[in-house]
Amino acid sequence: MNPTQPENYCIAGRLRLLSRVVTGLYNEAFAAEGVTFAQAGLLMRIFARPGIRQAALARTLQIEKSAMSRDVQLMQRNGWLTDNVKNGLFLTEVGSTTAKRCHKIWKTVHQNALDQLGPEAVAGLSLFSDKLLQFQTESNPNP
Amino acid sequence: MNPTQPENYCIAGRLRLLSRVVTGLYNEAFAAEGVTFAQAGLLMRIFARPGIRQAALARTLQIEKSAMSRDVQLMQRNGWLTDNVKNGLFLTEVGSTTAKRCHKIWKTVHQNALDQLGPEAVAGLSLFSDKLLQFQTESNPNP
DNA sequence: AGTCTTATGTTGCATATACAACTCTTGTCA
DNA sequence: TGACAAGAGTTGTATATGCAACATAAGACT
Repeated sequence: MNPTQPENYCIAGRLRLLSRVVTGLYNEAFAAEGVTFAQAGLLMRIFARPGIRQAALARTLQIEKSAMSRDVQLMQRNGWLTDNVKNGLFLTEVGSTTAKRCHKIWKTVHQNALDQLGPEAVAGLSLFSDKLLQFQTESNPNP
Repeated sequence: MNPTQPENYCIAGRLRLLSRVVTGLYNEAFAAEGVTFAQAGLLMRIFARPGIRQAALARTLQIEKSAMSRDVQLMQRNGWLTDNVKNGLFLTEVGSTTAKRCHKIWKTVHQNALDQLGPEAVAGLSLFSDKLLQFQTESNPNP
């Protein structure tokens, strides 16, 4: 793996930059559906687990519950889902259709990304990701 | 490096999650100075290159110029810098002091991060980062 | 059932971003 | 030097987030 010498860039800065760049790329891909990547991601997750609650999504994605609340409200205003504390989130017809289309787009974009980046780069991200999230789990065993 | 099998997580989603998590950790560290990580980063960069212009920062950080404009305005309101198209950005006394303190904090946090994550994880991020940014440069040779 | 605790969701307020449209410099070239 | 092209910065509008404070709903235990 040829460890580069004492890494001198800022980890947070770099991650934020990468996140901006990649978000931009994915947003472009989803623009045709009139959704952002963040929204597409939620649509696909709710599609995969109808009835999931905001809190569960927030935990999985490590997004603040208030942020999730607002994302959901926006998607509800757009007519993509119904929300209900008791039963959880369900996609409407429109939301469901959009989710399916998003998944197609995602598959293409994802495959593209894998091809362009190559397995090593992707494995590199996995390594970093696993380590960071593992560390985080350790610090917070039963939150 | 033991390449994990066909990575099945979403690259954009993962990067965004990591970015949220790490931003949170760094924000905590800088909270004592009353700045966010994003602001601390700008302070440190302007400290290192007095007179740099918004546009240059925006290019380096790959942030939209309008976003940069607003970040700068906020920091100006906070009394940390002066802005001027002709001469660029300069820290005030207060800004300069804060920048120095932020740098101390950053060094500590960064070292901590390196220790906790370990060289492999960090190298993994570098690998990913280099590949992504390189690809991006190729697509856009002389923007 | 009634109460107490905990989890869930919302709202107010603030930052960090993006895109588009606009203004204002700056520089260049005839 | 005057007109025009390019670059820099702003503003309007919108999304994505976070923290704190609050409201509310769910569950558990008596």
